[in-house]
Amino acid sequence: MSRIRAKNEEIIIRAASRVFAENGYAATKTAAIAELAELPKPNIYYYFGSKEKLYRAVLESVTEPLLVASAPFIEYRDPVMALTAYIKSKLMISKDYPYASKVFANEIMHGAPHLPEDIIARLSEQTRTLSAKLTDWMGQGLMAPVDAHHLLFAIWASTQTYADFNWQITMALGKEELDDQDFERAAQLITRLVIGGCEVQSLPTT
Amino acid sequence: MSRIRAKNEEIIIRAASRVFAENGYAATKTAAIAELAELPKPNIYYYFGSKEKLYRAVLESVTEPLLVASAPFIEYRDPVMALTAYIKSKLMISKDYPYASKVFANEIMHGAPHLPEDIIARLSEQTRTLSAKLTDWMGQGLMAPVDAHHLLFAIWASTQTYADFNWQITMALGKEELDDQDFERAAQLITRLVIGGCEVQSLPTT
DNA sequence: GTCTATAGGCCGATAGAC
DNA sequence: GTCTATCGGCCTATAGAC
Repeated sequence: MSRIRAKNEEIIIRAASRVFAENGYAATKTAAIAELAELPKPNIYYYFGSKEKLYRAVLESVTEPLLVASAPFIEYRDPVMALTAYIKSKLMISKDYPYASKVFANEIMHGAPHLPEDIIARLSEQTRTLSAKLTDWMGQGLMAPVDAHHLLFAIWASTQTYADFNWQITMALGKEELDDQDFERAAQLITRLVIGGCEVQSLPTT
Repeated sequence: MSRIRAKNEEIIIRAASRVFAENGYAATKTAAIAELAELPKPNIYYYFGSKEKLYRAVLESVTEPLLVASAPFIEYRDPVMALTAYIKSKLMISKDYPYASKVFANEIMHGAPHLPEDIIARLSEQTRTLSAKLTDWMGQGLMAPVDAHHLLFAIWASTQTYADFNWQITMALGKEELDDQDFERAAQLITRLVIGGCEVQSLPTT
């Protein structure tokens, strides 16, 4: 693959992520993507073949950051540190990749009709890993015995809402856009709910 | 307005809610709504004038249940009871009005381009009422001094996720659809996070 | 590889018969 | 008030010049 091709593909993907996020799949016109990418419309088709294929490419490019967010959960052994870092990491995804988050949210909300099987498999795998680790901590008495799945749903929802329902949040807070402090406050609150609500304990220093 | 008109309008709104929820505004074809409503397509136009106007009508019809969900918050004086009932009420909305919830979520996610001003005003008003009440409780030492807005965002997100991201939830739980017990478990967990995490107290029995 | 100019299909909307 | 039959515009996709 030529350098120019790689570069143009990236420019198109970037522009497409944003337009798909803002309008949804059906409502986005390839012309709008071309305009934002500052490229002629046929180039989109030259590189990606169809609107549908471009959308799938966006979906895949957008998966990576979302999957990587759970790294802290695996890295830290201490429950308090792991959960605190995980919540922070999920919130940073909402802050730094708002388009990725919205494209994904849209896709999920409509029943994931375009989501490739391998991505679904990776997400399922991740869900299993996370809930197994939570259940493990509960078994060790490091946190109250709550329903691991529902706890995950609550964490996912309350962190992703800062990207997906950004409009509602900024409206309620009466500001144009969220700043670092808002995300800091969100992190503190969500962490408090999880750690406090589930009585999560730190690993005893042996 | 004739009885037949009222009846047909309701049938159309009902069908439209579902189709808009499942596909989003742009992706829904008026023909699909007509088919689900078992009426000829021109009737849609006869009654509502345009796809856009029908969508607005759906949006308004869909608002009512969502706004009513906060009734418990006003009715109960006791913080523990009020929050417990509110969370339950929000979850029941997700269970009983999944289409309403999704249509709304879609609208908000794309920056509320069609949401009428008066609905926005009512939502803002409600946000103010709820956060004022929380702040009041904090002032009385009935709960820990947390950020009221962010607490509301967490409650909204983690209850609405059961309607909006239903696909993800059923996938993670490995079932076809959610039953009463799932919602019961969700209610218990979210209530625990809020009550426990924010150290919410019952009113002392004087 | 790039882009102008155009084809072609789908879908919102309506004319007009009943 | 109801519905069949059709129009017309918009937007995806491509032919073909450079």
